[in-house]
Amino acid sequence: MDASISLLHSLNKSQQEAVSIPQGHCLVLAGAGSGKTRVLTHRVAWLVKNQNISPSTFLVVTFTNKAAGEMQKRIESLLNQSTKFLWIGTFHSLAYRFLRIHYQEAKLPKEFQILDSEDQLRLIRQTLKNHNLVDETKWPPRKIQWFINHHKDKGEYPQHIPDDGNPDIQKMVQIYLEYQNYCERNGLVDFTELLLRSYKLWQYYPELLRHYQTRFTHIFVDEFQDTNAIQYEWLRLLIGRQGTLFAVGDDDQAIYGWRGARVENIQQLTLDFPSIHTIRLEQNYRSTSTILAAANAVISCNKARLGKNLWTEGKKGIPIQIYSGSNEQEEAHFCLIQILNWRNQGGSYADIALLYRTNAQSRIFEDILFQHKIPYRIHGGLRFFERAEIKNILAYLRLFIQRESDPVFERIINMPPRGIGAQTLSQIREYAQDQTISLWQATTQLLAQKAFTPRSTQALNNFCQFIQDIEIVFQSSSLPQFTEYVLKKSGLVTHYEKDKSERGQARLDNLKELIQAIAQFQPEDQNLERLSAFLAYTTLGEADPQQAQQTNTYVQLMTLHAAKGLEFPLVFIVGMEEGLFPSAQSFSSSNKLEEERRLCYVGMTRAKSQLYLTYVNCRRLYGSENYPEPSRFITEIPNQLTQELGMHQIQTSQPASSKEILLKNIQLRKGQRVYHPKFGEGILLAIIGERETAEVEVKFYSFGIKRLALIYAKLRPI
DNA sequence: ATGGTCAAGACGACA
DNA sequence: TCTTGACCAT
Repeated sequence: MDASISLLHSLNKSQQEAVSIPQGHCLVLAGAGSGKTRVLTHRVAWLVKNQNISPSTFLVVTFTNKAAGEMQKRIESLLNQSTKFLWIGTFHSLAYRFLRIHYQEAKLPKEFQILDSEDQLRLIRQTLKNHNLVDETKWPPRKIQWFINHHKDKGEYPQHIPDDGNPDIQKMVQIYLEYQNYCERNGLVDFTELLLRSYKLWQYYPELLRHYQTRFTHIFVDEFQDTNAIQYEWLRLLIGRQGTLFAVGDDDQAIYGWRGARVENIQQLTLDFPSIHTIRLEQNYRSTSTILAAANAVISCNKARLGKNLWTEGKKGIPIQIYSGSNEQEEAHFCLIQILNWRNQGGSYADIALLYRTNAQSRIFEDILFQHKIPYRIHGGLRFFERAEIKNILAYLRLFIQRESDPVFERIINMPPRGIGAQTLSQIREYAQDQTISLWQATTQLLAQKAFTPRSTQALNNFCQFIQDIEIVFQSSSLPQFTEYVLKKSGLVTHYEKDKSERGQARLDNLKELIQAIAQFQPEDQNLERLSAFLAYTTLGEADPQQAQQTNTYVQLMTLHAAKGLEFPLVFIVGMEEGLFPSAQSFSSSNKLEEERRLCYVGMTRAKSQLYLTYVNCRRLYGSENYPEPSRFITEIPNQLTQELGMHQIQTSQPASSKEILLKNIQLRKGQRVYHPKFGEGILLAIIGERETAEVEVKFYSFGIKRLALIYAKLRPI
């Protein structure tokens, strides 16, 4: 009993209520920073310690791998015991786990392979080609990919899509069908299919479902607002009559609508489980009252909300700092200065997060932090296991355990180049198609028929021999040793060594790191089991070696999406510009725009004590210059909560160029005080270009006006 | 069959 | 600006 008291005593009233609620369904509507994860982990611990419930009846679902890891750690320390037996993970990794156990019922080969979105796109391109739909403007593969995933998210296979007579849709359905058939034939499962399959598994095998319903009687779901239709149904099936659900979520933090997530699932819960208890957590423990007020002001511009009133007893803190630079160099430089300041005042680099809307924005910050030797860590972007060199070596390993995998075969048959060209390859493809066999089988059969030119025969023989021969090495060595062997003997190392550039070196380093990652990967009983589990983990994005590294002393760079669930004393949100954030694609509908706003809310509420919002007047995009307006989200923050960084800030930052112009015989310089008949007094920030009319396009900062204006001429110096 | 050059297209976030 | 795929010369 002591234990349970200590579990509760650090919690506030509503938190205690949620943690110690009698058994039954429970929905915790928790605002940002209100201790959502705390409540969930304490609930788990409370059930074990106070109710003597075995953790083996728990299933904990999180939304990202990062969150799963974090959660596991926290539960472990609360329970003071290892939680290896606890089923915890993302929807995708749990689905994978079920499919792996019941691969036969799911009608999958034992060694089915997970397609990441790049693989998927590649496959769709291929399918389009087979249909002679080569015109990528009419048939953008991305659009097809979205079409397929969108339907799968709703649980729809091609045959479920109603035919409304639209020929374009018909065509897409056809492509979808062919893509799906190809996946079926080759044991390929894309991300959405993981969920759909495991859902169908339970639908078709009620006894299997009953088994798991009896086993998992306590289901916990984090970030419930981000569940999609399939995930919701999946949960509903699993919970059944006996199970209890403990869900936490916040409709204001729903940011995965583009992936099919449905906030409505939160309300749906109260309909499907009428006995559910709803508990609200509205006290924020994270941010200063200023930050919280600003975030509340922004989010209150959204119409579609359940509504909640987040409050804090926290200190007022300092105003939100708003900075504008003339270009992204200045923006990055500004952040650098603030980071150094923080450090000089005794802060740690690990306190700092730099958040952006798109991964492409990270580069310049990476550059400048690197130049100034500031330790930083980038999350996301091109993830480790998505790099070409890593995928290549993994493809060898995959082909080794699953000869039948055609995409993998195609990937490495001539990588590194070994004299097998398009001719030979299409010969193999054709034969495989005719005989409805895999490329690997086709190759061996054609080799037996001596169907190739001498040169190809030689190369193919070597290749096939190699894949077969490594079996012996596999038997007699550890997994890392084996990988290293394959790496060398496949010629990949030699191939990358030829690239003397920095990039070649980086690739070799990555490959070394992969060996490390394999070595550190949780050993399981059988070597083959372990290898195949490892390959799955690489695709599911868990166990990223570069992210696993200590993050203690690093400035964290990540997208706003990746920042969900994290908190930092000092947060920068950069690129606060119309078209970038909110993104241009979101202008088309208020739903999308509201999702952007929620994303902004998520970003702002990551900050504990200081928040910087920055934007620029000129941004390079696709290599050409754009002149965006400041983000509407900035203007949605009440003036009294913000502080616009003064002129001296702008002037002390590095000027991009010291261009001067001559306008009707008047000399204008950057940084000069100028007068505009409409906007009044200001400072000239950037000279953008001259127009034929002798008018000059400039940016200037005018006092008293909150935002910068793009002015055409009519400026005069003061 | 290979490796190099060139033009077109990408940049929306994640599993 | 950077990456990718098509095409061309070797």
